[in-house]
Amino acid sequence: MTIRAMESSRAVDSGSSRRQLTRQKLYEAAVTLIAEQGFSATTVDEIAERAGVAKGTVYYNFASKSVLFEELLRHGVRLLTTSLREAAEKTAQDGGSKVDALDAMIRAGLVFIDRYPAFTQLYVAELWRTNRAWQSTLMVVRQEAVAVVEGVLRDGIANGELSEEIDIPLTAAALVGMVLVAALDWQAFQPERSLDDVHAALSRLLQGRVSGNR
Amino acid sequence: MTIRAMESSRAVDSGSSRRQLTRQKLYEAAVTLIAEQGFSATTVDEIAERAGVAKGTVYYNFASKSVLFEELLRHGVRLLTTSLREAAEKTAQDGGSKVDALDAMIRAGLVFIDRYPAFTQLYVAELWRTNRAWQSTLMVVRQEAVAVVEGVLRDGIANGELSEEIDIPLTAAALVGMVLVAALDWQAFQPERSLDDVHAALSRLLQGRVSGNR
DNA sequence: GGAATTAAACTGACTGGTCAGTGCAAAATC
DNA sequence: GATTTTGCACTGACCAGTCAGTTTAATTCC
Repeated sequence: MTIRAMESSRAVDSGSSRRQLTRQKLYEAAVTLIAEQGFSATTVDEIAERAGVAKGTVYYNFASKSVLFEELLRHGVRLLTTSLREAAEKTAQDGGSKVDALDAMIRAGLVFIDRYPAFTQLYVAELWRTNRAWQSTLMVVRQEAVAVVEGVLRDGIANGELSEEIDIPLTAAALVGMVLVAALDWQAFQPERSLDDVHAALSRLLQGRVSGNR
Repeated sequence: MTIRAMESSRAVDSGSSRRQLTRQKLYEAAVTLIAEQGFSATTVDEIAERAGVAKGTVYYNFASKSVLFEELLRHGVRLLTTSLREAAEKTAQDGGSKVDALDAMIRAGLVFIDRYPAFTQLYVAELWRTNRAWQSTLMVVRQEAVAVVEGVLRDGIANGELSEEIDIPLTAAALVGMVLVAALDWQAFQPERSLDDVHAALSRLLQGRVSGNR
């Protein structure tokens, strides 16, 4: 087992040392507060209080408020890309088509957003800002996620399943956006709908079964 | 004519009284700064400086920083919904189908975002936040925009052009999201692409011409 | 088993700086 | 001469980050 692998496995299982526990509590407190109010409007005192921890502890665990935020971002996006990749690989193993893979990724995206709505909110709110300290972190991390979708599109074109005319990066971005915005709207404005409902609506859009009679 | 009516009519035509000119400069300064940095991270001093105006003038024209921002929001969304509605009505007059209307609205959305990228950035960043002062303003204004899309979908189903199975609110939200995110990605990550390119990619997605051979 | 020792983790009062908003007299503009 | 803008000093609240001291838990030693 490589050192790298050890590190990432430790980072993935939310370790249970005292320190890891505190960090976890801080992540959870920060993610909801920042999703609600934005980064600048959220104070370190608030985060500490919500986490049930003294302010000094925040600074014992993170170099600064923005470092806390950056690590939070990385942590969250790692979860998302992992889950997208798994969804794509699973349908491949089951001998599904590429459209099936896209559909499975849509569902995986919805499940993620359903489980971590605050993180998604915060991510969308920060992604297109310019001139912010964590800008580069966000770009890298966005590219990772979109690349998974682009890969599936590329494979689909290669095997003739998808039209050669589609613009890979633009279509990938549009698909991601479709899922993101539909899911946030679902959460915010019609939370009574089931995940299956939302998935069905997006599937239909993906597969061009919007326009008429069939 | 009531005082209220006078105020709002004056706010609509970007009038050219001395006062209106100052307000316009303040809007422009505020929209870019807030898009870049967020509301809380942007100071009133910065806005005044960028607008080339004294700080006192900001407070002579707006009751507070957040009032300035709210009026900015209303101003911007008014422009967007007007332009969406016009696009939909135009294709209707030209005897176009409902899918044509949707397509025209996609283009209108893209044109708007192309012209006012900072406003769009800022709008997306604030829309799904909870617990903010201008939350209700945003909700109302979002509903206006989505309603235009929903109306076209509803008409399309009524005349048999669109499938009865589609979920109107969810599909409308997904379409708006598709355009929004694709456009922001276009601006941020591949600004060299032309508006026509982006429009073509989204049209294809809308009309289900993604999956191969036909 | 229990006392002593140690390092890691945590605490919270404090500091220095920042910023929204005020006040006002003088100047510019219409 | 009325409205609008300027310039700038000032206030009071708020907040990121610091640090000297305390607690916790694990280890060593008797």
